[in-house]
Amino acid sequence: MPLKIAQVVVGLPVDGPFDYAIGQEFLGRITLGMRVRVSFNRRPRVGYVVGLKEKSAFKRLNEIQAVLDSSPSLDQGALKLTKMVSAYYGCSWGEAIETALPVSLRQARPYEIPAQLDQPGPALPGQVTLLHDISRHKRWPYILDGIEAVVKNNQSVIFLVPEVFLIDEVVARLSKNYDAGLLAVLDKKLTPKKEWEQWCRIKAGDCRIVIGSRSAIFAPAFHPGLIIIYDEEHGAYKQEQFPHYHVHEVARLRAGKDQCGILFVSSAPSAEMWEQARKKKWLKVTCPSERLSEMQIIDMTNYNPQKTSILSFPLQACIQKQLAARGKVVLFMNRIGFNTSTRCHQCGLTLKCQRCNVNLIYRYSEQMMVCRLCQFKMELPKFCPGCSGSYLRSTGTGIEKLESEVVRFYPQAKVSLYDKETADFPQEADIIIATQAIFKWYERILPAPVTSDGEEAKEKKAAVQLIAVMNFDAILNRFDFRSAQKAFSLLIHLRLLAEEKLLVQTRMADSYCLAAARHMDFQKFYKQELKLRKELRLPPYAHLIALRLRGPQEEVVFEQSKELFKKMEELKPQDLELSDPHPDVLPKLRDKFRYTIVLKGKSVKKMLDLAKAVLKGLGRKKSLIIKIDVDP
DNA sequence: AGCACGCCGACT
DNA sequence: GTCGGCGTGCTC
Repeated sequence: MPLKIAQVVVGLPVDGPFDYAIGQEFLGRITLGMRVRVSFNRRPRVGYVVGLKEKSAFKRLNEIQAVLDSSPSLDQGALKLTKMVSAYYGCSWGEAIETALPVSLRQARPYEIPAQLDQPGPALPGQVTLLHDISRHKRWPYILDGIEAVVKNNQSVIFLVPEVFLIDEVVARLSKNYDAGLLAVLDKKLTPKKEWEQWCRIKAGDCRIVIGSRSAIFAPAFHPGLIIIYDEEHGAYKQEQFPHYHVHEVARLRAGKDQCGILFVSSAPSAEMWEQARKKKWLKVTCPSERLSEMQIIDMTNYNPQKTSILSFPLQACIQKQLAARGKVVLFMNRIGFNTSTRCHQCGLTLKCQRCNVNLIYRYSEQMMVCRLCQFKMELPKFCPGCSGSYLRSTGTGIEKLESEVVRFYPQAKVSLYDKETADFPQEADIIIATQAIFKWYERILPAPVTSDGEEAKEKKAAVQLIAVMNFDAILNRFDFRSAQKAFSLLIHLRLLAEEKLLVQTRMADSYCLAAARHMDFQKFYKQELKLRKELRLPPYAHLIALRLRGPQEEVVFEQSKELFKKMEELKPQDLELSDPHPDVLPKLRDKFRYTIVLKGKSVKKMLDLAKAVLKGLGRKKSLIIKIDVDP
């Protein structure tokens, strides 16, 4: 006798599951993991069947309106994984399911879901490995061996990369060894239709290697044997939108469930990764770099009288030398625009974005004032909007001003800008002024390995001899407890990219971050970094949960934060730490004021339970949104 | 999230 | 009088 009640969850921030009656026409046709159309709160919605039972405690049940899947969109494993994700990150099961599915399946339209193959054969023993490859070349044989073992055992690999442009690199490598029919590519940049096609191929069990960005961690891969997380320290592995999941955690949950191995690959691992690998005795493979460029630290405090230029004398000397030798130079700077601040010298007013309250940047290329956070643009006003005086002065250096200065210094050189809007790598340039966006070309301009087989060396078109970091201090001083780690990682990457020399201009020349990078002393860096993390009880020695409040009126947001804080304090156990409510790193963004409360403790579950209990009791306030961010 | 229900202020 | 603002509670 088929069961008559379906337990259904929906992609809304509501706990479930909810019971629905299965009408005569669907009896026996509905199985776990299928999508159905239901009426939820008088509105049509996609529901996901997470359970079946005989009787419900509710008297009046709505009926399932339609069955949308020919066979389940979610298998047992996917249901279990999404359940675990929802429990860890404090979202509903339905929300977790919707992050795991391709966008087309979130619509209440029927789809022909390919039936899944059975998963025969014994699994390879899964193990966790940290591949610390400083060379960036030696990782590949190791990765390919790992993949081959898994594919040979008729299991599949999920290969994750932090940014979409790396997908092509990986596909190019793997295409040499594997038929295109065995590869699938999943990234959130695909059109819904393309995404759906790839997802179907994977779901049908045709592919053995799935290559993709963050969300591909949820891919319905056939009998997964290995999850590769390439450049594991990259921030893009954390989702910025709710639910704020991190690929590391989801991979661990998934691997724990499937007996699947994980291979973390990095040239400069995150501090959390380093410590965990040691503590949990993961296999750690280190590949030293066989070539190493010089690294020079320029202490800018020594050039105090030299206020005339952002280019220090030693940097000028290095550039001259490269120009003479026809070498290529990259000046690395993370600030767009020409000027970064415009101020009235009569009344002191600084031009700010009305919506985000940050300084407007003057962009020479557009002849406009722009906001770096939202889409706001305006003409440079002729008179001060505060006092109508004509004493507006722009200061601060962005890449465009740096460019004009470099052009003035080296009229004979070909100078090009490279930022995220630039289409092609400026092959012909002598000096390239670049933002982070240059990493898009990382693999292609990386110096060839010393022991190259000749063939690979020919592919490298443009190597860079000299790289200079112009604004290192701004990178190191960012308000983020991982800033040192991120700065260290950046230095390592740039150093590997520079064929001859990496030069860093700084007023913080005694930073352990710089010293460790200069000596390529990873042990020293992580020892110091982890010591600080331990003293401050930060990850990996504790977990954080951020409660983020945002709304259009600052007073309301602040008052509500204080209210939330008060209730939290009353209920919180001794072993949890609670921060005062404070304005976010971006206190105002797109007309919304933002406040944060941070919980610190050993157990995520304990903190999450507390946060959820308090939020439930708090009730909702008009136009105020509160979101939970686990492991921010 | 969305939406209905219900309670108070200022308007044809 | 009542239109509509928004706090509150609910969704099987």
